[in-house]
Amino acid sequence: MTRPPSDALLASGRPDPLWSRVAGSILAAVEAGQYPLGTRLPPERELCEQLDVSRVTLRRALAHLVEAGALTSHQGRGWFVSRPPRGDWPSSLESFSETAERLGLAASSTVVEAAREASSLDDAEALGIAPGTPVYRIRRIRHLDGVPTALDTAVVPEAAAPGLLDHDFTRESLYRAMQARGATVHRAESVLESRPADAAASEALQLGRGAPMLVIRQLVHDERGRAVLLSLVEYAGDRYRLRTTFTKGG
Amino acid sequence: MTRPPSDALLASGRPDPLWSRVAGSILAAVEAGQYPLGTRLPPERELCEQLDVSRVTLRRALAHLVEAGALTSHQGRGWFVSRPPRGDWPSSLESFSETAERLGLAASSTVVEAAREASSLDDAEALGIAPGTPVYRIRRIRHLDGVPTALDTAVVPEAAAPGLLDHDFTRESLYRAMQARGATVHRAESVLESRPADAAASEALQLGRGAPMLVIRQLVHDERGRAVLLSLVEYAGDRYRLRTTFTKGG
DNA sequence: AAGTGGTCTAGACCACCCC
DNA sequence: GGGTGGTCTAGACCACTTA
Repeated sequence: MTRPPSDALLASGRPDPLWSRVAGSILAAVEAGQYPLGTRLPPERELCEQLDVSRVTLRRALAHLVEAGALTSHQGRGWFVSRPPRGDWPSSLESFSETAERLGLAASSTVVEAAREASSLDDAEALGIAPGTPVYRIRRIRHLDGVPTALDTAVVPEAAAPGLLDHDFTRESLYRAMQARGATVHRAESVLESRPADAAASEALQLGRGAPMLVIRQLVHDERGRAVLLSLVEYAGDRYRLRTTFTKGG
Repeated sequence: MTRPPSDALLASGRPDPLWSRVAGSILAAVEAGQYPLGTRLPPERELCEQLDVSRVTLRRALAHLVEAGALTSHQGRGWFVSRPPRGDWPSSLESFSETAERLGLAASSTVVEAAREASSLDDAEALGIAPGTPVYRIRRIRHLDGVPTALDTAVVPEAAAPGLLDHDFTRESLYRAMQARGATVHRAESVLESRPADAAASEALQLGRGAPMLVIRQLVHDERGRAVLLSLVEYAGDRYRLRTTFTKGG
């Protein structure tokens, strides 16, 4: 062994795994222009020497960067930089607050409901918990510069983020609050559809009945695969667009 | 080495990597009820012996099952069955033909337009080419079991996939045709919105005027970051849902 | 203290690509 | 043939959990 991993951990003072720091180094080099778009990276075995890690660790870092859309591999040819330097597009779905920031608008929320209750049969089945298990239900109207734009309903198992209701969702992001309570957000199975506004939505958002709405339903999991959030967001069709980037076959 | 991997590959006749087959074995055992929901799996080192693989390979299989939502790990405690995965979730946006296959419906297309023309100012700007550069414009009505479901407009620079119009888009997938002509599909910047049907869409899809439509606009790049396709798909809101998985922050 | 997952290493062999 | 990524192994040490 050329270098005990514990040395690096102590030296850097960071708790991140080695492969994660390696991924960061490579990404930094790409973004610094050392490897321009479309060019080939040095061979894996060479990168191992440069970065002083084993090939397994290096490949774990590279796999992470593929996931992030920054690199592509071609068997027998090499690793290539695939991401254009434009940082304008989110790699996952752009959140409401991120969108507001990008557009230079003020995001705010009106909390319509914030309660702890027994989970319904439907919610329990979706979340993979026993019916009746305590959940938090949070319903908000979301505004852009004061204009009501979306109706947002969230259901979170109490066990996933105990004490969640202590947060003030008028200003604070739900994701950030969940993160603070120990529920990390990782993967979201999502269904998108378009349908006419129903009575509740048209009243909350001051829309005509039957106006087109963009509806996104998500089951969000943490890094361990546990379902931590069931989310339904109904956007006024003429007031919002969702932006995202799909990779491979999108 | 206790067992050369090539033996297993030859014996099984399958090209799948070992870790993938290991993941399949474990999933099969879970689904067969050998490890009910919430129970603990045998320790990793024990599973290694049972399945006759190294720990690295086993952990790759387990990581895959976490990603699929079937398992959860707790450091120091063990691996637990978290939820039998219901249905397949696409890692990127599910394509029209994939959706049809999942639902057991027949996908077909009517080609409304397939032409080579000079690019418009708008299209040229989006694709990053000079206005007037030759492009292919392909417009299709897409059906599920004969029901018109979406209006699909695609613009492809001729240079990205020369000879593209020789394909028959009544049956063949656009992506596959582009792949065959040398345009690999990699990343798609996407905007989703909901809006009322306009005259063209309501006629093509036999919808009432103003009926909600789900609209997705995509700028698709290849692995080198070159724009290869500008796509606009308008779905009848009451006939289609988009499914996908977002990672991190969705 | 023992058991368990989390990370990392060094080395090997294979399949594919290009000269 | 030589270089490159793709896969797999055996063994080691660490951190966390449980008792």
